[in-house]
Amino acid sequence: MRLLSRAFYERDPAIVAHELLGKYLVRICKEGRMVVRIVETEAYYGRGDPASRAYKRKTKLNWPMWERGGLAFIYMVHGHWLFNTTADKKGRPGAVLIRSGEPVEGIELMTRGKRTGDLTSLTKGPGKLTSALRITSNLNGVDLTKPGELMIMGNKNDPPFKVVSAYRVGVRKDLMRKLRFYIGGNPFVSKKG
DNA sequence: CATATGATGGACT
DNA sequence: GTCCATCATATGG
Repeated sequence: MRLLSRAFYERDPAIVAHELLGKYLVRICKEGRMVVRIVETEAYYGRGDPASRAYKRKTKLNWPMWERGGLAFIYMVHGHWLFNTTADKKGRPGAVLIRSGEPVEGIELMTRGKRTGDLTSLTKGPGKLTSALRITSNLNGVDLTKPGELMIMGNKNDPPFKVVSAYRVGVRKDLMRKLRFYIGGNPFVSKKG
């Protein structure tokens, strides 16, 4: 597996969201190493996208959206941390929300401290994913293209899959565009539609 | 300081 | 489908 390039992230957020499917999110912390396969994503823009965290002004938390592509952008909503990668070039706000993953490695560590032993309820949904992977705002802004605590990697010969697009989940004001992408038939996708 | 907000999740009808 | 606990942040007094 190899890290994704800066150029991979510095494209239109919808393209990045689409192509992040099937890639691997790698989390290294004190207790060990965890890997999930990304199965569900959503694209967000800046001005012009009322659902985006970059719709209004830049703050001390949402600043990564204006930065280079390939940085972590982590925001709290309803008591849950949500993990995004930034997309598009510096100065053009964009992000891709990682909504769900399929556990690949470090499952025991993800389960530790959780009530349920049910595998699908571990990483199915953006809040549950960050909880399992111990992702909080102290990782906001880290570079995902370099070796570190948080990385996204890909293989040359990953098996093909069917991509489904849909409207984004949970947003009050969505755009008239299907900006959510997921791997068809994957049991770890949070919602159908 | 007070309060509104939300890219959620879980319990319930 | 509905209801609501959650909590860091933004914003206004």
